[in-house]
Amino acid sequence: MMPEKSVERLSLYRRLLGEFAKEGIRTVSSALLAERSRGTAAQVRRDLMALDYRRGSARGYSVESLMEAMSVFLDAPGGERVALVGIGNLGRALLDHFDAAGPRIRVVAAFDSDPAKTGRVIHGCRCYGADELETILGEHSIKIVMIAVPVSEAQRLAERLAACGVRGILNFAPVPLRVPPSVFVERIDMTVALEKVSFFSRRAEG
Amino acid sequence: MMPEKSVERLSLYRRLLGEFAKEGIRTVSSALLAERSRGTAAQVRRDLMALDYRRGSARGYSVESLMEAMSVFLDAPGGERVALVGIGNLGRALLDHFDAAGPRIRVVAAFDSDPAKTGRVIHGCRCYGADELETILGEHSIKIVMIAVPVSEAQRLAERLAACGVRGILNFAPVPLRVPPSVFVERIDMTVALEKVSFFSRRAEG
DNA sequence: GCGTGTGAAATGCTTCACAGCG
DNA sequence: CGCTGTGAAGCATTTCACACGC
Repeated sequence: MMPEKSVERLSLYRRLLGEFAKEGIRTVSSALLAERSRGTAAQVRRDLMALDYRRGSARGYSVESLMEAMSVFLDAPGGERVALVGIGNLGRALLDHFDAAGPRIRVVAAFDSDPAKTGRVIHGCRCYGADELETILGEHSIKIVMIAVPVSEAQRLAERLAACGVRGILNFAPVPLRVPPSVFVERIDMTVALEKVSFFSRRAEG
Repeated sequence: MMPEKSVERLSLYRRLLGEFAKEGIRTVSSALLAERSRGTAAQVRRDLMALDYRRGSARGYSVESLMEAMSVFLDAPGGERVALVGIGNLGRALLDHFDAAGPRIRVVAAFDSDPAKTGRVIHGCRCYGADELETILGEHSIKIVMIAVPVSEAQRLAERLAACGVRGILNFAPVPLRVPPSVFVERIDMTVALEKVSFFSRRAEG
């Protein structure tokens, strides 16, 4: 009922609105948001319909009140606490990335099966052994987990996560996961993405 | 004319076929590929129509000849050489990831404006200063670039890349880029992805 | 008979175009 | 008057369903 693409764009619009706010801009039109998001004005307005916002005027939208409406719509009440499994190069990059990304979504625990990587604090995030997964997720009521482990471990891990009540997975392992319908999975596959760029760059006009 | 989603899935199917080949499986049905890719059999067959493959039988498809057809379709003749700009945490994770990803797509040069990061070889990839960008891209005829720089530098960088003949960009900076139509851009936005998971995990059934 | 290949239907998403409001 | 909000049209993608060939 709520298009995934609209949610992605709303998340992007909100970030762009934050930049507008910093520049001192207090009002935006759908055309301006479209230009910055590389979309069309009609699409921006469609996406805002999904919010049920409907407070635009002949001057456009109030940056402040639109951000507020988006946050009510997108954010978990009280903020989202997430975990990471797999503290390799990619895992550390994710900790770094989300450490800087603001307080709405915080990575509060990381896990790895290598004991050399546990017990430390990386980018403000505590690292635990893989055997502590169920305990710590339960203690923190963590419902969202990022997976950055090798392909060979990803499916088994997804099943463990589903079994202990996780509701959402952001999967960086390049393999589709089999999970119960109670779990929402988003996969980010860098190899597929790069092969796609390679393919279409040979066919682009110009 | 060629759906982006089909190209993404074909890239995935090829990797899955590689796993089948390692397991000694010589023939696959659309149903089996669908199960491993978490799609439907009809969709697999549609995607294969785009290949113009049409060599399936009542036993399914030959793993070997299907992989071959996909490689002819997806790969740049002679292999693709790509560059990376931005050698931070994420950039290093990308070098690591693609170092292991096989010889079809190789990252042959990396760039950073921080002199402390240049002159070295990381995961088999030479690191250069940002001022050498045009020279090195030209010498290697590099047409594909991954961007892993801060938001504030991404747009300017994209313009430099477009100006020196780059045809495809994989953009990890969380901002949409303005480029000429001769350049194909794919953006991977981890913050958007995680907010999406957070949103839909609160709405999933079960 | 089993699984493919593919028209045709269904679904989902984007764009158009314009009435209406401040 | 400019810009929003939204039916309706247009386009893209997915699914259905079944004839056909090995």
